Amino acid sequence: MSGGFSSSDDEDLIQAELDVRARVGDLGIDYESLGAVSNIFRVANRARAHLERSALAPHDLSFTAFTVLWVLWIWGEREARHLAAEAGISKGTLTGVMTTLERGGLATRRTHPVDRRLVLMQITDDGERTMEKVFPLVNSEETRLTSGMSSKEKQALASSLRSMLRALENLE
Amino acid sequence: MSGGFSSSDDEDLIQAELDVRARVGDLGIDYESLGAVSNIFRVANRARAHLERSALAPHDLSFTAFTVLWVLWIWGEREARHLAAEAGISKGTLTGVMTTLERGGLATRRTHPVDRRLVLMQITDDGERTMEKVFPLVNSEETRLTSGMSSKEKQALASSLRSMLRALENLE
DNA sequence: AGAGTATCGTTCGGATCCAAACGTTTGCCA
DNA sequence: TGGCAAACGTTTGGATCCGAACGATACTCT
Repeated sequence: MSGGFSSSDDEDLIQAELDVRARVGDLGIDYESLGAVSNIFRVANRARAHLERSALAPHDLSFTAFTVLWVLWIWGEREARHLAAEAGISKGTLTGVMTTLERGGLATRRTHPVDRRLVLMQITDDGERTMEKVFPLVNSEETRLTSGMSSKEKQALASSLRSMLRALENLE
Repeated sequence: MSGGFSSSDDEDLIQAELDVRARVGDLGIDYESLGAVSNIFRVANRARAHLERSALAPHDLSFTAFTVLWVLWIWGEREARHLAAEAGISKGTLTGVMTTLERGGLATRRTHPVDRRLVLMQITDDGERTMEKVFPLVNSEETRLTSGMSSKEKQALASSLRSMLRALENLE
């Protein structure tokens, strides 16, 4: 298969851009932004798959379940709506993920003692032990993913990502 | 809710890192890589949701359907396995997405004339017209997402992302 | 106190995700 | 030629996604 945007190879990427220009050259396209944003999706998609395969699946955790557990582990008990927002998922999805985590004994939920609308989510002892095992594995994979970058480059990357998060916040 | 990694605010992010250190300080964590990778997931997740809401949903397209159509639009007819790989999804998922696209009249599939195992996927005229309308909308949102960055910063971002794609390829 | 509004988490319907199993087709080798 | 292995896309079962609807709770105002 001829190259495409999915390649990390510079020549392939240049060819991919030529392909795109050939197709949509007259539509006034911002190729720089296209490349940047689409590659963020690509990296995220692949990195996620890799983390799931290498660190999470052996512990029966999906990426999302891991993210939810992470928030509970670091910041403790949380209302469902806040947990969902922090994990970047809808409340409906959190319901499903929490059901899975509860079934695996890694997290529990209880009704708020004063406001009966609210549900409080909490990590279990088993959940904590799992995070103590899994998180270092995840982090070492994160280190491998950034191994080709200098510290200065990582900082520049972090700055660009923050810029984009700010742009996303200003759109809402 | 107290800050968290989901914030673009520098002070919040520093506080989040302190929270993490307080929790896992003795596990030898690479905080730089943690921040970089987790923020890529965050940006990707939010940007995806934003694109779906602002440009794709009005045309009844999910992000994945858009990605599949994009590949067919730029590079033309493709075997299913290659299309799935380029779109970053499994063959099983592609089957479902193609069913949706076929139902909407935006793409079709046919059996390969020589190798009957293969299925060839193709965009329709309607699909092309939809892409001509939708893609400039998507691209202008991409421009907005990168509006806080200089051209030099975008290039540095692209370089970092390629480095990570290379790292991901070397893991497989 | 009661009605109306707002908020919560869950449910629902439909779509996207995966890996594994499956039925069909192709290629290889004795 | 026939048997076996490999490859393909679809199906399957289970999970994650969404937004909207829903039932329960809390708040506000008359």
